[in-house]
Amino acid sequence: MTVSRSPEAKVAGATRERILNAAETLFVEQGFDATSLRQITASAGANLASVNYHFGSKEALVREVFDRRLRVINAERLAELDEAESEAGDRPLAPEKLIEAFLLPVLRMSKDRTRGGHAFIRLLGRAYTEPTETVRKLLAEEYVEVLERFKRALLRALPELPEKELVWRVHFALGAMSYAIAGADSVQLIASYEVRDTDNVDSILQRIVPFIVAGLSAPVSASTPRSERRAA
Amino acid sequence: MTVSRSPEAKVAGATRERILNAAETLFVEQGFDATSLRQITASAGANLASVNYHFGSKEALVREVFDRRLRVINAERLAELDEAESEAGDRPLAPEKLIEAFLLPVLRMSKDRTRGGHAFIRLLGRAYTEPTETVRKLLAEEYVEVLERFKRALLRALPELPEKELVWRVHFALGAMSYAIAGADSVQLIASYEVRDTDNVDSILQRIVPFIVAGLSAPVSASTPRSERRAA
DNA sequence: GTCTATATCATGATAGAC
DNA sequence: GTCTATCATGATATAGAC
Repeated sequence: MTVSRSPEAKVAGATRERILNAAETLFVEQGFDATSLRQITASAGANLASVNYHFGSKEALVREVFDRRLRVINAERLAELDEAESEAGDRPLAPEKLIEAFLLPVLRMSKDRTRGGHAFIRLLGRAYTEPTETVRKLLAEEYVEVLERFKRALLRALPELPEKELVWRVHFALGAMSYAIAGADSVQLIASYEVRDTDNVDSILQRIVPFIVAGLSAPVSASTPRSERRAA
Repeated sequence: MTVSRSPEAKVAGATRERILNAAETLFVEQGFDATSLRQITASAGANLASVNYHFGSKEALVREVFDRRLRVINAERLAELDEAESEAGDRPLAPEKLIEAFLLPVLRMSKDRTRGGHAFIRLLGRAYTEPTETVRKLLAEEYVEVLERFKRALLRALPELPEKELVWRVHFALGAMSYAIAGADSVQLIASYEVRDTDNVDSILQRIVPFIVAGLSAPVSASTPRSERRAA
């Protein structure tokens, strides 16, 4: 791919990226269906036809909006996990370390306004509950490796937890995380006063890690149905 | 309003309900934007114009789809809370009791297929992260009273927790709950084997309550930034 | 690669007969 | 209250000049 990089190719790449950036922002604000190709291209300073030229269809554009960021995030997640595991040697990792390894890349992207991606983070939380099959499938494919690795690490970190129980708790944890990140706005729903430290992603990490670790480490016995519960 | 209930009025009521039921189901499967009035009326066996006759607009229909169920759920939530509080007398409630009071009405509706509403529950989880302002606003209005009451009860149940911290944790908990209920499907994302006890809502309740209680009760000190952390 | 112009289609909403 | 017919709009996608 080092051959014949014409000046036009550079411009083309730039257009492609401007479209992706514009789409990302508009998708966050309005959702996928409510965002038209006209809006996207207008906002990107590109031509209406350019989306179909560069991506083939609106659906393919959506896929690429997710792919572009998730590739980075998930690679960094695995890297964080590798590092933490090699640090720990043979011992199982502390659950805190695991949660941090999973969340740090997201929060890093959320902070770094120069590389972009700040907006994307809010999309990510919504993607799980999307009705559109396209998005859910894409996400499943992109996450399968990462979640397997983290699941295995969690099983080692919490050896007393049955796997089935763990799977559910990871699911709950993903929900908590996605609300934490995507819906920071809606905290106002329950806050009677101003909360506005939304932008301070560090504070979110500090708050959610203990919440999730405690949830994952909760005693299993408590989940026994009330009727079957025995005195301790 | 007891005057002149003609036979037509009964039919009209039935049509109205059929439209609401059809819309509810289709919204779950496809989302609001992707669902057309034509689909809804066809599925309801009603005329295309009937939506605008009965509701005035598509947006108003969306509002009513939510209102109809949330009125019931939130009234039951308050009733559950009242009952638990009067049982406890002067003592603060156990956090478990609070979480159960909040979740039971939802799970009850999810189970009861005769009264309908099974589909709605999946909508509910998605509503928080909806980009559309209409839905988010509606939800905020409908929830403000319930969340205030539960917040006050939680402050009593967890007196050592600063209010600001509590607000965030409730937010996380809402995320965990909405994933638990709305996205039971996506558990398969991380499960290598079959999980399919989705329909058994009791088992979800048994699993999520300890998770949330543990998260809410987590020590606050742990959320101090690493740099500021002091030895215990 | 980019642009204009356009084909094709589906949408929400409404007017007006019954 | 229900129906048919239709309007106006905006959507995605493409053809073809530059």
